[in-house]
Amino acid sequence: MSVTIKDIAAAVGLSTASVSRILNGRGRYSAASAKRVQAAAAELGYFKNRSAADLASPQQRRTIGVINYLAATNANDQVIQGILAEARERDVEVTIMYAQRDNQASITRVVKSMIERQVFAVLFLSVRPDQTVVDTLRQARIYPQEVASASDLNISSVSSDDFQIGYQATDLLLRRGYRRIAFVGADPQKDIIGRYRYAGYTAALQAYDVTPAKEWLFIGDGQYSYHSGLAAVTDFSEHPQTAVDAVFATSDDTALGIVNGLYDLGRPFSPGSLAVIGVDGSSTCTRARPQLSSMTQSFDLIGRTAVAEAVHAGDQVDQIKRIEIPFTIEERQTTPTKK
Amino acid sequence: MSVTIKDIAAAVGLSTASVSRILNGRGRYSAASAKRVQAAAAELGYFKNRSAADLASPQQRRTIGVINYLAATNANDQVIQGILAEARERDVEVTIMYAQRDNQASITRVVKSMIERQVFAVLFLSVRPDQTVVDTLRQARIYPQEVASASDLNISSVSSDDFQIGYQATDLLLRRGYRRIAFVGADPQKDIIGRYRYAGYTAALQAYDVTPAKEWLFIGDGQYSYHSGLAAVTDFSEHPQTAVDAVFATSDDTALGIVNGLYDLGRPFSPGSLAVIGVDGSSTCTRARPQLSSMTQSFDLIGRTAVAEAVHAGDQVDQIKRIEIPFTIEERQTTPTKK
DNA sequence: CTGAAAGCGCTTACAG
DNA sequence: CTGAAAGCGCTTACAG
Repeated sequence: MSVTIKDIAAAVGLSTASVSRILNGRGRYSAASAKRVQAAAAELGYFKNRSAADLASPQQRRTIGVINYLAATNANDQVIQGILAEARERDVEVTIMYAQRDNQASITRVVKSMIERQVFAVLFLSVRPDQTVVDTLRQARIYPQEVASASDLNISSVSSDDFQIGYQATDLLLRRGYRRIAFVGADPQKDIIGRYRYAGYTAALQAYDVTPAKEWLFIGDGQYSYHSGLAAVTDFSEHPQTAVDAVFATSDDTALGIVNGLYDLGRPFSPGSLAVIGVDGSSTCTRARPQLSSMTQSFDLIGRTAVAEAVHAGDQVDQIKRIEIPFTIEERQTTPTKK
Repeated sequence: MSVTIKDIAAAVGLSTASVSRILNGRGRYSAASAKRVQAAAAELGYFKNRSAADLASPQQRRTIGVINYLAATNANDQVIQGILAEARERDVEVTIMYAQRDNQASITRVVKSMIERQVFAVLFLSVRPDQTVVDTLRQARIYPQEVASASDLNISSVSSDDFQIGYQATDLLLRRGYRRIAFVGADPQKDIIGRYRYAGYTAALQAYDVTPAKEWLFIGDGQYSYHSGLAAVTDFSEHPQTAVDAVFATSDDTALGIVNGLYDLGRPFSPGSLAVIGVDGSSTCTRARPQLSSMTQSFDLIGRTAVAEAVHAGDQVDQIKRIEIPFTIEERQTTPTKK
C-alpha cells in the first residue's frame, strides 16, 4: 500500500539492494544512480519503514527510553531538555513514555513496552521502579538508571547531592541568624531524597548546637507539594509555641506554599515573618512575590549526564554508579538576615 | 542474542506459529500448550520484538503521534493527560516527540520520524506546521491535526473558541465597570489565536461603545509570555496618559506578569489598581497572590477530543474539521468591581 | 558499481 | 489443535 524501496527499484531499474545503499548513503554506488533514486523517492513520496529497517539491522544502542510522569509542576521538563540535547549530539534516539508516578503496574507496563522497542537503557525521571522492574530490565540487557532522583535500589543514578542540599540550605538560614528552622514537605521516613535532605538539615543544625524540636518537622502529603507548604503555615500558626522562624522547604512549590500561606493568613511575607528557602530553582522562584531563594539544581546537566552515562555504560547493565551533579544556592528575597 | 519465539518453540516442542498464537491469544490452541508456552516465555525472559511484529502485521491505525515542544510553562501537559487517557480507553498507542516550536526544520525532522513509525495521525500541540508538512502527511495518508491551537492552514483543529474567549473576557471586565481595557501578550497580526481573541476583544468593547486606543495594545514578544505582562506594566506606568484600568491578558502567564509588575512598581495589586484577567486556567491562577481570574480552557477535554477525532477521521486524511471546546470563566481576585 | 539471496522475528492464511 | 510456508520491508555480506 505505501511505497517501498521495491517501488523505487522498479521505477529506476535498479535492485532494492542498490536503492537501500543509496538511501542510506552506505557502500558504493554511482552518482548518477543516486540522483535517480533520490528523485524517484521524492517523486513517489517514499518514507522508510522503521520497523523493517530496525528488524533487518538491529541497531545496537540506538535508542534510549525515558519514563516520565505528569505532575502539576514538573521540573522534569528541564531534565528532558538536557536529555534531548545530549542525545542529539550523540546521535541517539529518545523514546519518552509516561507512567503514573508510584504505580508499579503502570511502570511495569511502560517498561515492557520499552523492552519491546529494544531500547538500550531506560531513564526513570523521578519515577521509582521497584526491584522487580530493575531486574527485568537487566535481564533484558537494558541499563536502568534513575535520574533526578535516587532510591535504595541497586541502580545507577544521576542527581544532586541531597545531603548537601539539606545541609547548605539549613546552613544558609543559620548564617542569616535563624535558629528555629522547620523542615517541610518531604518525608524523611519514606523516601530517600527526603532522608538525605533531612540528614543534611539536622547535621547543619547540630553544627550550630541546635536540636530540632519534633514540631519543626512538617511532612504534609510528603509529596514536596505546594499544598504541604500551605498546610505547614496553618499548622505553625495554630501552634505558636512551635515558634519556628524559618523553613527549609524541600521544593520550590512547597516554598511557594509557605509564602502564600503567610499571605492568606493576612500577614504577608516580610523580613521578620518567616524566612524560607526552597529547592529546585524552577521558574516559580522568580515569578513569586517575594522571589524565592532556592537551592538550584542543574537539571539540564543532570539530563545530559544521564544520557552520557547510559551511552557509556554500554552493555554493562549491572554497573552501578551514583553520580552527583553540583547545585547552586540562589538567594533571593525570602532569606533576609534575621532581624 | 535476545530470546525469540523460536527459542520458546524449541523449548516446548511446538512450532513458532503456535507460540505466536498463544502469546497473542489469537486462534485456537490447547490450554495445556498455552500453559507450557507461558511458562517457557517467563522462564526464558521473552519479550516481543515490536519491530518484527509491526512489520509482520502492520496494524492499521494503532499509534497516534503527538508533537510537543518544551516551554517554560506548559499547558500542554494537561492536554497530554487527556490524550493519554482517551488513547488508553480506545486502545491506541501514543508516540510523543518534541520539536522546537516555530522551527520548521525541526518540525519536519520530527514529522518524518513519525511517518517512518507508521502513525495514523499526528497531533500538533501548539506547534505550527507549515503547509508543506501538512501536505506531506496527507500524502503519506496520515491525518494531521492541530490541538489547542489553530492556524490559517487547511488542517483540522481542536481548540477553544478564541473569539469568544476574547469577547467574554472583555465583556466581564466591562460588566465590572472597566472601560479602558488593554490587550496584552498576543500579536493580533501574526498569529491566528491572537487575531481571534483581539477580534473578540474589540467586538465586546464596541458593544459598550468604547473605541480602543492604540496604546491599549501591548504585544511585547508576542509569545503570550510572563515577560510581556511585566513589560506592559512598565509601559503603562511610563505613559500615564494611557490610563488603562484593566487588562485582558492573553495567557495566565501574562496576567501574572501584570500582577507582579504592579508589585515590583511598589503598588501591589489592589481593587482600584488595575484589574486583570488571563487565559488558560493553569495552576498559576490559584498559586498567585492575588489569585488570577482566568478564561479557563478545558485542556483535558481538548486532548481527549483530539484523539477521538483522529481515530474517527480514519483515513479521511483530507477531512478538515474545526472543533471548538467550551471554556469557562473563573473569576478570582483580580477582577473586582471597579471602584 | 550492482544484484541475488538470505535473513531479521513475527504473523497469518492455508492445510491437515 | 498444530505446523509448514510465505511474507512483511529493509539490510548486508558475498559475488561478480
